[in-house]
Amino acid sequence: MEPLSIEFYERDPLEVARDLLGKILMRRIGNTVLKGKIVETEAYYGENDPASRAYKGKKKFNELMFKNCGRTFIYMVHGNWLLNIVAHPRNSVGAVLIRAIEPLEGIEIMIKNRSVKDIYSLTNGPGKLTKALAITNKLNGVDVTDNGSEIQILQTKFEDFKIESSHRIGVKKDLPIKLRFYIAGNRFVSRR
DNA sequence: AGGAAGATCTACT
DNA sequence: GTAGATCTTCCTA
Repeated sequence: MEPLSIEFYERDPLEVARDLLGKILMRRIGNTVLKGKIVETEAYYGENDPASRAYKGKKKFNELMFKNCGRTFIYMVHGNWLLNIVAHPRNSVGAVLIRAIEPLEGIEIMIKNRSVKDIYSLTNGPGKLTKALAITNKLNGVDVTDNGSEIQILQTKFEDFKIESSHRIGVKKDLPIKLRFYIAGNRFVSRR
């Protein structure tokens, strides 16, 4: 399977978030490979989005959101690392948060990383999946379109599923439009 | 120095 | 399913 191209990420974050559903998130640690299907995402914009890390302009910790599309952008919230992919049209700002995946490969290792046995609560939240995949801010700026990277997002065969949307979870000041997307009926989505 | 932040876990009704 | 404690950075004063 090939990684998605840079062009895929050079669009409105809303479209990228929606289109990332069903794609494969791959994490390589040395020779071992962990894989999961992306089942839930959220889009974040720039200066006009009060929930965005880029809301108050370019700072050192958020500069990745202003730069190359298709790179990881990882930051800490409440003691959890959250994984984003930088995505925006040219000369714009934005990113997509990966909120949940469905474990496919290397499940024993994910269980070991998280010390839970229930598979449905293994990766059904943004902080849970980074822990299961051993992702921290050391992996900030990784190019997910490069097939040599430790984190990649892979293209998949066409799959028919229904997409539902809602307002973003946990944000204090949300925008009037719905920016959270998930695969309808998938058990690995973080409900609420 | 203090507080906020896109969350998670535990312990209950 | 909801409530409260706790998690670790980075920002602001």
